[in-house]
This record gives sequence, structure tokens and C-alpha cells, in this order.
Amino acid sequence: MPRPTIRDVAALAGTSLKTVSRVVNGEAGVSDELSTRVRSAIDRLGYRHNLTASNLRRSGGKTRSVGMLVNNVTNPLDAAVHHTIEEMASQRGVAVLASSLDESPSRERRLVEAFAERRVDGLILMPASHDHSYLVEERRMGMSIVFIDRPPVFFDADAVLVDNRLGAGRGVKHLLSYGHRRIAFLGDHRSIVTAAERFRGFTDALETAAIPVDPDLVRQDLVDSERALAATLDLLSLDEPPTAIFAAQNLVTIGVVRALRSAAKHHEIALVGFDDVPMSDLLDPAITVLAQDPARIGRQAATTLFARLDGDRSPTQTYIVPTTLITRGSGEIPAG
Amino acid sequence: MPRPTIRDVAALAGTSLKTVSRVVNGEAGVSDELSTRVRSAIDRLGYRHNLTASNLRRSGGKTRSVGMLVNNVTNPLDAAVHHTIEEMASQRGVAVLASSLDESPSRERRLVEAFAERRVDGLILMPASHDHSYLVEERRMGMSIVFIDRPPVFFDADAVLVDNRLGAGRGVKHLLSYGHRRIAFLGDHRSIVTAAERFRGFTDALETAAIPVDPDLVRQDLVDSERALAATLDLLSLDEPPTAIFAAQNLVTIGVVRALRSAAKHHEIALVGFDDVPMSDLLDPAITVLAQDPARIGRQAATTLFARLDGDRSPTQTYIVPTTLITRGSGEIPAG
DNA sequence: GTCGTGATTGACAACGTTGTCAATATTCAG
DNA sequence: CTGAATATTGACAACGTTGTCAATCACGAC
Repeated sequence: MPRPTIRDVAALAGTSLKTVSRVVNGEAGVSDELSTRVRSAIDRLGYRHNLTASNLRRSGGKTRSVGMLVNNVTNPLDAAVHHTIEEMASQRGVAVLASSLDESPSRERRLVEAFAERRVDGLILMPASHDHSYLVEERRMGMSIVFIDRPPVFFDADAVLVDNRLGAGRGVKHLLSYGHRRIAFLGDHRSIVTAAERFRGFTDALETAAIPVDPDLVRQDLVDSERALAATLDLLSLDEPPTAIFAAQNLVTIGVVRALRSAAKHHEIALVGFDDVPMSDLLDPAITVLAQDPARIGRQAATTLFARLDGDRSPTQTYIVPTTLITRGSGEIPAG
Repeated sequence: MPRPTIRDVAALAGTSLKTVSRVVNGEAGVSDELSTRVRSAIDRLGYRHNLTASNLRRSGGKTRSVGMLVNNVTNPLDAAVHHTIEEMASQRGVAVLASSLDESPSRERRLVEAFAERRVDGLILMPASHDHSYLVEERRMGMSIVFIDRPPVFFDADAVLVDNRLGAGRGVKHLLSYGHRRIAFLGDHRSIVTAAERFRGFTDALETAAIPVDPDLVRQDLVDSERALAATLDLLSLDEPPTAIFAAQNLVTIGVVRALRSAAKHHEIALVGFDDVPMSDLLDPAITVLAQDPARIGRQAATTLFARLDGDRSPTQTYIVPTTLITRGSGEIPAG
């Protein structure tokens, strides 16, 4: 038995297709008597409104769905952003298609195309690629796009970003204020804008303090915890090891903590991390971090996207969500 | 300018709708010459295949999309399951609609209905409700359903579960083997099947050891870390406090760790937790847990669902994914 | 040269819904 | 009681695609 359609409902209720449609959509202008008759037919048949057909016919072809592409849904930051967006969308009756890009530009292209074929109304994108000009076409075809975490390149769009450079600078200054002069920087892949920005914040702070950047103390392109761990161990084996470490991303921070722990240096070498780390208040020492506010990022992104979907045509805007320095101990270890 | 349709492509290429459709879908039987002409028209117009229309027309009304409902996408376990499913789906060209239920049965009903209206082909459900008979209708209408983490109630469906009772029993026996006799149980809300099962595992183990269950040492319905923390502090204030704690869920474990830490008892009172906890290997002491295998859960669920979508009509099956006891220190503190 | 075969191609209806607009029924002012 | 205004209802086409089936064409066998 095939699924019942409004045709079946109409037949059972003894009315027309259009009247059933009106009842289903809660439109005014149907008599109470007919309305209840239709509703009981719907119940009896177990009819379910078909949004696929509805969206096709409806003006503008809106699908009341949005796509969300983040780097990795298992990263606590991405997951928190996802949760906020999903919640706000569901309040509006909008479905969210969520996927991870895992830093793969080709995956980004593929998934954006898949979303376009599904005619999502909007897209919240934490990009993996470094050229977003291909999105011009998508937007011209009606997809609203909001960037999060990383800015659009060769493309003009709303963006919800983080004060990476300022935040990182603040973190490094914090270390400087405890007397550190040999501060190492460990960061994610340089091609990731946020990683590059955080490195700028690092050099900014050193420059302000008139300390030259020692290339030996800079380790970049650390794409996972394991590499961060290895890099940290390597730093510790230097003739003049750093007295403090600035870890520019949560996975990097975790690798550093593991390394310091294994070398039993965690109470000697100071550490400030960018991004909060789960359970970090329970570690010994607890980790000082620049915490992002993923709920606020998600809220801002969703608000902006929905405003665009509702017809907002004002110039694109970039929102900067500030970071917060949370001092917990690891960043307050003074220089030896 | 409206989006181009195959009609526009056909006009530009000087052919019929059907031929364009054939090219778009990679069907055989189009001459090379016409095929390239169509393809260049597609490029020139920036045509995008419309899956909404395609799905409507296509036989069976399949949408090549599935829904996933978990308790909370920010829980590391749920996020890991999500990631696996999302990856496997995307390989098949299937989109994943993901949402959180946050233990709300009404939200479950609402979201399942929303998914049904969008005609998802399948649903992977970590249920929040305790009566799934309403799904009979959904399945009759064509939605394949696979349960994860919690079994279906009043409903027969494939399920991918965890050996909660056995695992919990194993964890408690581990504590018993270190000489503990006063072991406290802290668990999530009793109405959650997994929480109840883990409690059964706890009582099983005590029974085997001929130790009566002391009601003072059992604290249930702890729905978040804060409540678990308070309950732990309360336990510690007993005349005869427990010498070991079994924490039956990851958020509960976190609350217990916080409490033990604040009371400076973390090196005296043993702790075994169900579910792995992020960073738990870096805590002092590192936490002994019964770890689940979220990737395997997700893989099994997706495999099962896709088999159903591909026409597998064999009787429903329940898969049990085993837990692993990871000894890290907190569970190996001997009884005082 | 005729016919059958297989490969291309396209005309048309249909998927389930909603927008448009006309038809009918009802109500109210005068 | 009449005409106009309003409320209800339904017929029909259309959204963009694909399944069905018939038409055309080239080719080789007889």
C-alpha cells in the first residue's frame, strides 16, 4: 500500500485537493465542519504532508533546510556550534544537514554541491578551502551563506569570526607578564587562517616586548595531538628549552600537555592554550586558556543566516566574537 | 533570474528534456556528440540538478537522506557516532539530518514527524521516549529505523546496543577485586534504560560477592555533572563513606571527579566510570573506565540501516557492541 | 531492395503539492 | 426583497524532474 496523498484524504473527506491543502497548511477560510472532516480523514489514513512535493511547488522553491559544514563534528567547539544552530533551526521548523570537512577542500566542494542539489536555503560554512569564489555561483542561484571561524577568501559574505590575533597576543602577553622570555609557539597548519592569525598575535606580543622571534621555538603545521606531542618533546630537548609554551589550538594543547606530563615538566614550564579543552580545570596544573564562546558563535551565525533568508539585503557584515582568558594555573607558572 | 532547469539546458543544447535528464543521470544511450553539447550547455548556464524534483518523480519517492537523532551532539560519544554515520552516508551520496533530543520525548516525536514529512529514507535513533509504538506507522509508510544505545520499546526494530549490564558488572567486580566492600553507585535518571541496566550490573556484582546493596550508597537520577558533584559530597559526609565509587555515565563521572578533587579524596577513594571521559588519561589519578566504541556503534548502525534501504527484509537483529575496561589508576586504589 | 535489429531520441504523462482564479453560497445594508 | 460584498470551495495548471513508450535512424542479413 502506497503512502496516502492529499488526493486520498480528499476522497475520504469528500472534498477537493485544495481544501485538504488548506487544512494541512493551516490556511484560513475553511469551514469548521469541513475542517474537522478533513482532519479526521488525515488521522484515519495516517496521512503525512509531503514536504518534497510542497517545496517543489511552493514559491521560490525554498526547502526550509540549511546545511552546516564544520571541520569536524567531534571537535567540542564544532559540536557546540552545531548544537546551537540545530536548536535555533528546529525552532523555526528548519532542518539542518550537518557534515564534517576534515580540512579537505575537495570535500568542501563536493558537499556544497550536494547541498546545492538538495536546494538548501542557506549554508553555514567553516571552510576548509582557500578560495571561495566558486560560491558566487551558488549564491546567485539563491543560497545564503554565512562563514564561521574562518573568513571568506575571494568572496564577500557574512562571517562570524574570533579575535584570533588579539586573543593570541593577550595569551602571550600573559606569559610575558610572568617573566617568560623564551616562549615557544605550537600551531596548526599555516594554511589555516586562524592558525596564521594566532601566530601573528604571538609575534605581535613578542615585538611589543622587544623580544626577537626565535625560529627554533616556533613549530607549526601540527595537524594533530601526536605531532604536537612530538614537537614538544623536541623543544624540551633543546640546549635552551623554552620556559613557556603557547599552544594555538585545542588538539595542540592536548599534545603539549601529554608531552610535558611525560617529561615531568608540567609544573615547570608554563602553558597557555587557545580554545578551551574539556576537563582542563581538573588537570594538574589546570590549563590556562583563551576560551571561545561557541554558543555565541552559533547563535550569531544562525541569526545572521535566518535574517538573510527572511530577506535582509543589507551589506555583508563580519562579527567578531571575543575570547576570554581563563587563568587556571598552567599559565601562571613564573619563568625559572 | 530564476534558476535554470533542464528545460533551459535542453533549449540551449537544442535537444529534448529527456535527453538532458539522461545526461545528468549518467544513463547510457546518448550519442557522444549530443552528450557533450548538453554538458557544455549545463556549464554555460550553471545548471544544478534539482534533487527535490528528482526525488518526487523517482520511483518509491526515495530522498537519499537519513535522519539521525541522538541525545546531544555535544556529548563526545554522540558526536563520534555522528561522525562515523555522516562519513559513511556521504560516501553513498546520502545526506544526514542530525538533531539532539536532550532527553525530551516530545522533541523526539516532533523531530521524527519533521523527518517523516521530509521523507527521509531511514532513521538512526537514540531514543528519549519510552514507548516507540508510534513508529509502527512511520515504518509502514516506508521509513527504515535503527535504534542505537537504547532498545526499542513496544516496537520491533534493529538495534545497536552496548553491554551495559555486563560492562557495569565488570567495572564493579574490578573494584571488589581491590578489596572494596562499600561501593557507591551514582547514575543517570532511572527511566533511561542504559542507566537502569548499569545499575543492574552493579547489583549483580554485589550479589555475586554476597554484599548487600546499601541504599545510602546508591544515588540515581543525577542528570548532570552538578547533581553528581552534590551527591558525591553528600556521600563523603556519611558516617561511613564509601571507599569506592562506580559512576555510571560520563557526565556523572566528571561530577564525581570534581567532588573528590574538592574534598581532596581523589587519591583515597577509588573510581570506575562508565563511558570514556575526554582527557581522562591526563587526570591525577587517571580515570579507569569502561569505554564504549562509538565508531563501531556508528558503523554497525549505518551498515544495518543501509542494508535495510537496499532491500534487506530479514528479521530484525540486535547487535551488542562490547565495552572495554581501561585501567588507568583511579580504579586500582585499594580499599583503605 | 526489404526486413529485422539495435541504438538514439523525444513526446507525454505523472510524482504530490500549491497558486490562481472562477464559481457558488452566505450575509448584510438599504 | 435586491444587490453587493464576503466567505467558502473547487477546477486546473504548474513546480522540475523521470518513466513509458513510440518514432526514427543506421546497419547488416537475406
